[in-house]
This record gives sequence, structure tokens and C-alpha cells, in this order.
Amino acid sequence: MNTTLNTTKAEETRGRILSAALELFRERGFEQTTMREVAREAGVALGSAYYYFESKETIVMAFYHQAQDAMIALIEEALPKQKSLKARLRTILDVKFQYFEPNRKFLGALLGYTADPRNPLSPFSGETRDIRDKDAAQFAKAVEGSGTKVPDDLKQHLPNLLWMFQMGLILFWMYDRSPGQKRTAVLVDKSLDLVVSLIKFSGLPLMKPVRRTVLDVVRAVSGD
Amino acid sequence: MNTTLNTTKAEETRGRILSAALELFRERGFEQTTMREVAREAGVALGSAYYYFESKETIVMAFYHQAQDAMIALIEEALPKQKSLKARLRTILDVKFQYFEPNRKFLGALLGYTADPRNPLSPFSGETRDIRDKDAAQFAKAVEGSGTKVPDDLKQHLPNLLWMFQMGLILFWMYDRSPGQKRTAVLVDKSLDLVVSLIKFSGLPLMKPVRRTVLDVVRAVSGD
DNA sequence: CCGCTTTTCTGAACACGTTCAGAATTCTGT
DNA sequence: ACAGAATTCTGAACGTGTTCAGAAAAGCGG
Repeated sequence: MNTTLNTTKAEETRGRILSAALELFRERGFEQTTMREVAREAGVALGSAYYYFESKETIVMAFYHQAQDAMIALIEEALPKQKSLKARLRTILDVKFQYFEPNRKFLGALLGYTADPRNPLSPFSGETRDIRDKDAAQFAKAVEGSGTKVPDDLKQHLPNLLWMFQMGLILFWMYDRSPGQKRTAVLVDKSLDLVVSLIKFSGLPLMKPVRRTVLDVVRAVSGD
Repeated sequence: MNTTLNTTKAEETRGRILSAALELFRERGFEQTTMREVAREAGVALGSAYYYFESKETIVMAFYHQAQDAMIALIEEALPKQKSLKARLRTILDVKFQYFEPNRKFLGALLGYTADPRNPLSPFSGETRDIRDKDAAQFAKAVEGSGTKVPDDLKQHLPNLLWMFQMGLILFWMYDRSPGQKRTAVLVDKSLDLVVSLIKFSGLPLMKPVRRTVLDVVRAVSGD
């Protein structure tokens, strides 16, 4: 009928279910939304939702991927405009928070899944590994482009450390109930200072033993 | 009949339900255990389980309290035998890991709840605040008794920081699949060194600004 | 256009945690 | 010992996410 690209009928149905679900998730959160509502809103039977999405969680995975693609594009556009390390890291964080803002309620409901790496929805799960790696790559770029000297032994782990740092901030933001999440804004500023100082100090000869110990810990955590 | 203390019939029933539940939780984990099984194993109807415990989660809360009482006793017995800060901190951690060992599977299933402070079972929830405070108090004792000098501004927050450190280790232990959780053992050792060094270094005059920044972050996290 | 296979879709049915109206039992005051 | 109140206990019923046997529609070779 209209000039759809590869949108066969099936993909159109899948899309209807996905957007119905995400809209309901945003409106009333993840747990409060039932699969029966999703199906009704999408104009299909309950079973159809499960024909296209293995589970309620799988719908969230689809959101993750959609969100990451969009945010990577935004970051790649904004990053070259900043030179200093702090500004570049902040750019990434700003994009995330801005993009996540309309989904606060929905994402908040997912908090419960974050800590268990066996849960597919956890940012530490095998299922989200792709997303995690691409995310860390953004941080690698942010550091490289800033001209900051990073000791060799640290360089390998820094992107993952920054990713962890980001996760901590997002977690904090998710349950920051201060108006406009002002406390998160403060924390981002203070902790960015700290992180940037740590990275810069880490190069001092005096810091070699400290760095060694920290990296020992990092290696222990990430599997020898 | 027998010389029960304050064990009225009701408390006996409550106890039967609790131990049936914990045994099943240990055997096959939290999620796999159904309330119907718990009731059957305890020899009561399904409704009775809900008469004594508001929810499946409430049973876990009962376990938390039981566990903490037992562990505090163990720690208070073992702590005076150690003088150095590292040894004293390790004492606490050893007691925890040893006590938790038989409950690994069960606790592992609770991982999913840890990150959401709105979930009663989360170690960050309002419901678990009591437990958290008592736990932090143990760390305060461990530091005090070691004769380690701690700067005044840090002293106030150190117990909570150590508690966070402990939570990180327990989290890591919970999904450490290496045989005998050897990786956790390594991590405990390495990270204890790091933490003890940090505490000792923190007193140096040079460290004042770093300490200030760190404490700014801590204050931002814990609510201004 | 017809028979067939494959894809898409359906809604009844299942097990779960939880609720609740009321039955059974125990307690209490006289 | 008894009536009435309080406590303890019961199991049917509800709404949930998910499964599944099979119906309906679309695609395809002739």
C-alpha cells in the first residue's frame, strides 16, 4: 500500500506490539503493565505477543538495543565538539540521561533486575554483553580523543571501569527522588572531578604500586 | 507437653513454616520453591503460611534477622583475638562467608532483589535499615579496636563505606562459580590490602583534597 | 485456480503468589 | 460449664506470565 521498506505484515505486527508495550511501560511502569493489556492495545490476541516476543523481558531487550543505537549516534555527533576529558565524559553521560529521562518510571521498574547477572535484563548478563562492549568502546573513544596520558597497564581496563562508573551513576539517578534529579546532577559533577583526577594522578611514578593493587582487584573481578 | 519456653502453639506453627521454607529455599533456591510446597512440608494449609508470613519475601526477612543475630555473636567472640586492622576486617568477612556458605544457592536467588531499594529484600531498602546499621556498627568496632588513626571527617562515613565494600564482596561471592569460590578468596585478599592502604594513606596531609572530594561524593550519595 | 506447506494468530489452560470469607479451635470472663 | 470473643486455620478463587494445540491466513509449485 504505502512505501514501506522491508516492513512485511509480520514486521508491522511486531512493531505494533513493541510500541504498545513501550508506551504502556512508560505510562505505568514495567510490572504494572500486563501482557494482556499489551496485546489488547496492539490489537492482537495474547498468544501473538508471545509469538513475536519470547517473554515480557524480551520486549525490554528490544528497547535496550533501540536505545543504544540512538544514543551512539547522538554521542558520535556531540563528542568531537569537546576537547577536555571531563567535558567528553560528561557529553556521554548527558546523552544518556537525556535519552533515558522519558523512560525513568519504566527503567526504574527494571532496577530490580540489575544486580543478578543471570537475569537477561541485567546489564551484567551474557545477553547484554554486546550492549556493554559497545558502550565501553564509547568511553575508550572519549579518553583517546582527549589526549590524556594513560599508563599502559591501566589503558586496557579503563573503558570498563568508566562503564562501571556510568552504571553507578545511572543506578543512582534511577532512584534519585529529588526534584529534577538535582542530587544526581551534583553527584555527576563531583564524581567526574574525582574520576578525572584519579586518571590524571594515576600516571605519576609514585602511583605505580597503588595502580598495581587496583588492577589486581580489577583482574580478580573480571576473571583473572 | 515438653518444656517449651515461650513456644505457644502458634509460635511452634510459625517455626515449622519458617524452617520448612528455609530448608526448601536452601535445597532448590528461592524462586523454585512454591508456597504450596512450603505449606505442605510444614503440614499446614496454604492460607496458614500467609497467616504467619505476609509474603514469601517476609520469610526471607526472618532469615536475615536470624542470620544477623547469629553472626554478630560469632564476630564479637572472634574480634578481640585480632589486633591489626586487616585481620580484624578479615575476621568479619570470614564469619559472613562461613555462615552464608550453606545458603549460597538460596542467597544467590535473591541477587535479583539487591539493586532495587524499593524492594524490601534489598540490602538498601528501608526494611533492612536496622540490619544495615547494626552491620556498619561492627565495622566501626573493627576499626576502633585496631588503633588505626582515622581523620575526623572520614571517621563518620568509614563504617558505611566498609559496609558497602562488604556488600560488593558478598555480591561477587554470590556469583563466583570458581571451585570453592577461590576467586572470591583472591579478591578478598587483594581488596583488603587496598582498603587498608587507603585508610592508612588517607591520614597523610597530602591527601586532604582527595579525601574532601571522595567525601563530597559520599555525601551526595547518602543524601546531602 | 488448487492442494500443500509455512507463517501467523488464537484463546483456553497451567502454575504461581496472594487474598479472603468463613470454618475450626482456643481463650476468657462469669 | 458455658457463651461469646479472639485466634488460628482452611481452601476456593483471582490475576499474573507463559504454554500449546490447533485454527486462520499467506505463500507457493503445478
